[in-house]
Amino acid sequence: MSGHTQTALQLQPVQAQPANARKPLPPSVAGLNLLENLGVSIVVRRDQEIYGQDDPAEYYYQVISGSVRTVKLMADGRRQVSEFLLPGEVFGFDALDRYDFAAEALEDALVRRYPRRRVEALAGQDAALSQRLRQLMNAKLRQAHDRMLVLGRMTASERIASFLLQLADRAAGPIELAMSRRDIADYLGLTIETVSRTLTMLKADGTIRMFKKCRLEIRNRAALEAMASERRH
Amino acid sequence: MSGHTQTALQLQPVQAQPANARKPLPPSVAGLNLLENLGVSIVVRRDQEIYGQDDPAEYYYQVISGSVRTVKLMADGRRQVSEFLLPGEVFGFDALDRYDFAAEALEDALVRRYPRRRVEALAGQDAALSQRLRQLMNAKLRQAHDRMLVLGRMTASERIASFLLQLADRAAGPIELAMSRRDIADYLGLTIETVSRTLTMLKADGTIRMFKKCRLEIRNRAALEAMASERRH
DNA sequence: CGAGCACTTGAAAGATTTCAAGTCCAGTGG
DNA sequence: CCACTGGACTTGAAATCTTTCAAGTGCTCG
Repeated sequence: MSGHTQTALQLQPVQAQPANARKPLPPSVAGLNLLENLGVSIVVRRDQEIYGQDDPAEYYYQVISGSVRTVKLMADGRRQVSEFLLPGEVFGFDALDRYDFAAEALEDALVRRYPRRRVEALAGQDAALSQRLRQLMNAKLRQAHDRMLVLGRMTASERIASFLLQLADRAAGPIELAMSRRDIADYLGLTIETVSRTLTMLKADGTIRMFKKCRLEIRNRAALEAMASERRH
Repeated sequence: MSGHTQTALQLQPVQAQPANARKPLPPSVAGLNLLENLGVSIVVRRDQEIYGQDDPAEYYYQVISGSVRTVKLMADGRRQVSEFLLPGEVFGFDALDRYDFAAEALEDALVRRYPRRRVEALAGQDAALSQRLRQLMNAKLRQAHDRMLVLGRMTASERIASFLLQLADRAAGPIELAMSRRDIADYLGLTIETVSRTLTMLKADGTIRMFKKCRLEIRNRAALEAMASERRH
């Protein structure tokens, strides 16, 4: 519980992101720069809650460094993870009034938050911003739809494979599995045992390789891609 | 393949919906009236495609009468139904550029469509409309999130139960199951056999009752509600 | 009245989950 | 510096829920 990636508030446009060598940043991010002066950066520590499920939705967020998960809990403890968010990605848009999901830091992280009300007020005057917001939301909706297919119609192997590919596409370089097996399981609608077994299988046949505890490398992308869309087993 | 519910184009605001005794109409609808003059009504027949998966997204839609499903197909034929849309509800918002899902009429239906470009242009000038659009999208996003929990973490019985309750809440009066077992199965991430068996079970213990072929009545709402959130069987 | 399709039902096969031990580390304390 | 403790992860075996495969059944449309 010490030493965050960065401590100072970071007010520069997110475009400049020298820390880790990420891709050019997802297109989804751009527009938020219009209101960079509204943003305030916040440091959160591993497993710390950024906002709670059903909290009034007062801010939009963007990850600057570290990573975040959004989760929903059922009364009996079953859990669903909605998203894993990497640097540059935005969250907190799933809110009409109150947040649908809670947001928690996967690891020590720096996030930037923008007051909802003011952003929306601004959007009322700025057509470009307004459209940008709609696009961001659209992107979220599309992702949610893709998840439906995964959760509703894919086998365990397919889910794991597409999950790894998705991570690989978002994070340049080796994948950092900052999330626990439980997080992955709750993201994919599986149990931790099934996740573990499938990962073990992939390690055994040389499709992936893991170092340390959470650094993962894809050694045979083709195999993963085949596995991601393979009917039954 | 004959006799639509209504043949003439219907240009009145959707508020007036005398045909079947529906609820006051979901709140999600309201805002679209701002651009009633942009809308054009279209008649579609049972199983007819309104737009295809990956078609360029040129219109936003609203159901006037009848009902609609949105579906996505995987290469190997697996299918996921995203939504069942009842009168008053809107669709075609899941589009950045091209539609994520195809939309097909569940039964002969009348839908109203609004040119995307023009609506968005209008939204650029009209803050209220812009916000309304964002709210509609938000509502869709929230629904998608709820589906995630259903698809990722619920048992077959829970899925069926919550599906029936959801339908009951949207359609006042007895539920009309305009969709086939296959549609329901693909909506809930189950097989038609499982859907059929579960429904049979519910009929057997008197929780629901079915007439004709698609009219369904909930006779024991409490039982359904219990079943909708019951861990394991 | 017959054909075809949707739905139901039964039995067997499977894929995941559940239950139960292990194993592996990281952080702690001796 | 090294053994120890707790939590996360892995692995194995049995239990289960769903699916798959296979017939029925019943309706609707010609």
